[in-house]
Amino acid sequence: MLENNFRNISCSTCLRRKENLLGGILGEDVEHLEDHKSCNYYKKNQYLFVEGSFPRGVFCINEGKIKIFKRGDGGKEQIIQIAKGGDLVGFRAMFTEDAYKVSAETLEECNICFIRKEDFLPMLDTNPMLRNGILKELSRELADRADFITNMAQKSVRQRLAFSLLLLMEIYQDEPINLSREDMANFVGTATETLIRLLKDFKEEGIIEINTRKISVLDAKKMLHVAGY
Amino acid sequence: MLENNFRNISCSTCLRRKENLLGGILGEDVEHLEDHKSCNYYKKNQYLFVEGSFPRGVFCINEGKIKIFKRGDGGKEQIIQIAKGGDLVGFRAMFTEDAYKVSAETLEECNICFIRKEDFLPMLDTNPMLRNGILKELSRELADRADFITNMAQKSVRQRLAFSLLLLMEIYQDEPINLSREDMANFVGTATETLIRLLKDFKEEGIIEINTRKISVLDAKKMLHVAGY
DNA sequence: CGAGCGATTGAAAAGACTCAACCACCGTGG
DNA sequence: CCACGGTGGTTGAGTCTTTTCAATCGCTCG
Repeated sequence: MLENNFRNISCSTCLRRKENLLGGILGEDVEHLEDHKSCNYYKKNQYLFVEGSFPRGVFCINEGKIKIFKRGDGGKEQIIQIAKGGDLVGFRAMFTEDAYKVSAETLEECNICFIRKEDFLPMLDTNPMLRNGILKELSRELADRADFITNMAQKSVRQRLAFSLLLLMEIYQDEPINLSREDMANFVGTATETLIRLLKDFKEEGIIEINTRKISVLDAKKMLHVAGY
Repeated sequence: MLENNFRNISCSTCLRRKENLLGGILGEDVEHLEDHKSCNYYKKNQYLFVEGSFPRGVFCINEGKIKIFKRGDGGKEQIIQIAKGGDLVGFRAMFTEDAYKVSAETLEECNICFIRKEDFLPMLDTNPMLRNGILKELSRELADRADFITNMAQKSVRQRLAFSLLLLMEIYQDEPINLSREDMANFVGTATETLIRLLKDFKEEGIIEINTRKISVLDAKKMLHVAGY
């Protein structure tokens, strides 16, 4: 349980920070960050923010995974992105001065730090590295979403599932992928039943291994081929 | 013909500029822009840039429309965005220091200015308004693409077409929408034949009017309803 | 141990795509 | 001026993927 291991994280020594967008922050800015951020423990299935509400700051995930999604007609979720430890979440809406257009919910236990808008935005003016990092990150995500759209429009569900599993493999690193069938279906953009049938196919083809809800990719090369690359 | 009206556009008096992201540029920066940009006339179906090549600067559309698209398997285009006069195009890839992930091609005659990377990027450091404008624009587009993805995943082709026509209506302002059936299909993410059949339905339902290839939306309210809003 | 939710399976229906043929408009060249 | 060729638009029919609905299973947590 993360809860037992919970402690206030120090920005100055935080390895997550050093590897992410905030890595460019130095000197007194780090101290300022350290003094003004807050750390929180989240249980599974807790919201960080909800579509329609207004952003008050940015979330820095220390440990755990969260889903970023949007609700379509009838409330069905479309998962746009899955964020993991080290990722910065929710900073886009801060720039538009607009309400969130997506929601964020924990997929498991998480430790997440929060930096208020008033503490974050001023750093942009004084810190070119942070600024450029964010421009780069936004641009990269924009390109990712162009891919996402193209896949959605042109690939079969089978191909999209293969592609999604490869993405999830990256996100879950060495660990087996651990998502509900429904979340996985909402990520791929299909019906839960269809997803289950296709997973079964992959299993029978020896591309993946399934343990209850946990999935491991056995043959990434074959998977890539199925995805159409 | 635009070609006959072609002239070198002056940044200092350019109304397009004043209304877009570059509107925040003032004083000597404008002069610098003026001295270093170039203006070009483009015929229909000319590329501005191609997926895989490296960006050398940013395009500022003065007049005309262009499509931003990506090729999927088999070369089929997925149109991600349609840009019009006043829009800035191709600046994302500049920040990632990476190759273009999409291509851009004129849909009609265009007058387009070009600003080299070396002239554009330094302005970011000296001009907070420009910088914030770009952050805002990137964030806004990111939100748009989340919508796009959700629509693609959850809506029927009929609903998506309705939604697309509303978007196109905005882009074409008062003028009738003037796109080839194929481009329109590649925007909606469907087969050309399916698109044609659905357009016919809309026509019979009195929602649109078709003149050869030009389409006018007659009943935007009904269209919105069909789109699922 | 029982309730309940998530996972799974089957069968039927619907939506969309593919393929093939045909049409219509337009510019070209004889 | 008209026949020709070509491209883009349209229609029809058949097929296939994917969804939907309904029912069942099975694990997990009080």
